[in-house]
Amino acid sequence: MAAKKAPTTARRKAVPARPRGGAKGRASASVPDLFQVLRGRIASQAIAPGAKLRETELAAEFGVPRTRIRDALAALEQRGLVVREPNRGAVVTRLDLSQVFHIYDLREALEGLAARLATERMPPEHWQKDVALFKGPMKDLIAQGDLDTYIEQYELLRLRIIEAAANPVLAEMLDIIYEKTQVLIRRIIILPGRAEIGRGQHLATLEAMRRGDAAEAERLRREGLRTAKATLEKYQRYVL
Amino acid sequence: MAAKKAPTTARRKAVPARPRGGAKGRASASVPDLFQVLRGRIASQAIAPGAKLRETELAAEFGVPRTRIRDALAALEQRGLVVREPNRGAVVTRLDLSQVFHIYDLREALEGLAARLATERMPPEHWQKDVALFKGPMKDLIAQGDLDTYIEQYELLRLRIIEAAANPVLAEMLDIIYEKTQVLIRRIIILPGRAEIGRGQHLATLEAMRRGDAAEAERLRREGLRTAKATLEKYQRYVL
DNA sequence: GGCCCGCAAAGTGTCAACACTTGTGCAGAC
DNA sequence: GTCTGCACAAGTGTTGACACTTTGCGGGCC
Repeated sequence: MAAKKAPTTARRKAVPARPRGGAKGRASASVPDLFQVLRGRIASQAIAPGAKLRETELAAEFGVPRTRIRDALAALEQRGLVVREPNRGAVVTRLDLSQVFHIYDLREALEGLAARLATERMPPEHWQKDVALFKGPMKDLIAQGDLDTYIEQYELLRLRIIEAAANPVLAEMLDIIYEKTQVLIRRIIILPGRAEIGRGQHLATLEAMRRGDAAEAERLRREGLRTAKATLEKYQRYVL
Repeated sequence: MAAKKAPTTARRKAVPARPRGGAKGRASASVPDLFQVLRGRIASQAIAPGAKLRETELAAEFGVPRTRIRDALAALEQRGLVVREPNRGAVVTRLDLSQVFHIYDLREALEGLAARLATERMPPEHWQKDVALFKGPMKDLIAQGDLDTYIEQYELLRLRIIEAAANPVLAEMLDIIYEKTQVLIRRIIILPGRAEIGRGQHLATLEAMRRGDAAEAERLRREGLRTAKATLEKYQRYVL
């Protein structure tokens, strides 16, 4: 409606001071910006699975031409976050049961690798404070039922391990399945006793890393993910 | 002109005869088509690493509007096959040494997983003919120096294993690094004695699969890739 | 003779209008 | 009353044109 009457409002005329490179051009959002925003909304469930993403609507909201929304949607499709059917538009993919288990198999392989590489590339002392964290404070968080903070801290550890692994290709692949793990972790961790079991496994893995035992760290990380998957299978009726 | 159907997205509606614009009866290539063609050229080194891809040029060659080339280039960029700089255009990425080793670590994790899943999901007899293939004919091919046929057959086995693993997410990830492995395999296999060593390891893995020993199949596949990586490290001056 | 400035061409980035497809509501017939 | 066909509207797909950036080249100045 109002979209066509929008006066072009000197968006770029004679203001070359801000070439586009940056992330947060306040003039208008770039395609990567849009991608990140939409990705965040999908990951946080702000946009429910199955919801339709209308191009014109989004274009109006962000104040950008529809073409740019289109490019962002194409990127989301490549990442598997939305599905587009010709002339039907884009809808947020809902992860089905089989895909969930497939992702756990992937996590077992990828995060196991990450644990091994991180152990190999860092001096053992590097993990000292993480061992301490999981031994004490994290246990308290679980006991208090503050799972949000626990998950937040765990996510930070996860990022530190990925960074320490220093393998960009691996990081990229873990990033691809990030949104989905994000959702799954929150669903599994509320299962009875699961949080404490997970903490114990993380602690064991970290202690192996602190010993510099890369092979054992990989094995323990994989074992942890396998039991998580088993838990998910057992309780799938309640979780999904 | 190789495969034109994109495996990931089924775009075709197949009914209407494309009444676009009137005159020409030529159906123009879709974005997935263009993606596949360009991907093939990059994988086969028909377009050298570092070469520039000019949009107007490609648009003229394929007889499609430039916008469509743009979308295809965006997809290639997401896959890491080209790098685009603003106003500078797209150039084919050249894989550097560190990335090569990173990819081998990934292959170890991913193809190991594929071997395990394939073993678990298929009856042991399913691999009988592959064992026979690697025991006899493949040995002859190497002895005759017909490495192209050998690689071709190996690629087919690789695809069968991935298909048997029945994990679409895993398949997608292996697909992402496909082009790069493609190039690397051809460089490693010409090293002295390497082809025969590789064959022996593939045979051992296949025999574990025929025994239904999934864990051992995974271990052997991983071991094979680790030695391949070691060979690459040893001879990197000659290969890269 | 070398350096710098400015111009021009090539190529990329952006956009708004146009064409087509699909879903929906309404009217008419059985 | 219900079903069927048609027409309209909403939304997506496509296209050519236009604006901006980079770069190579030539002329003028030091």
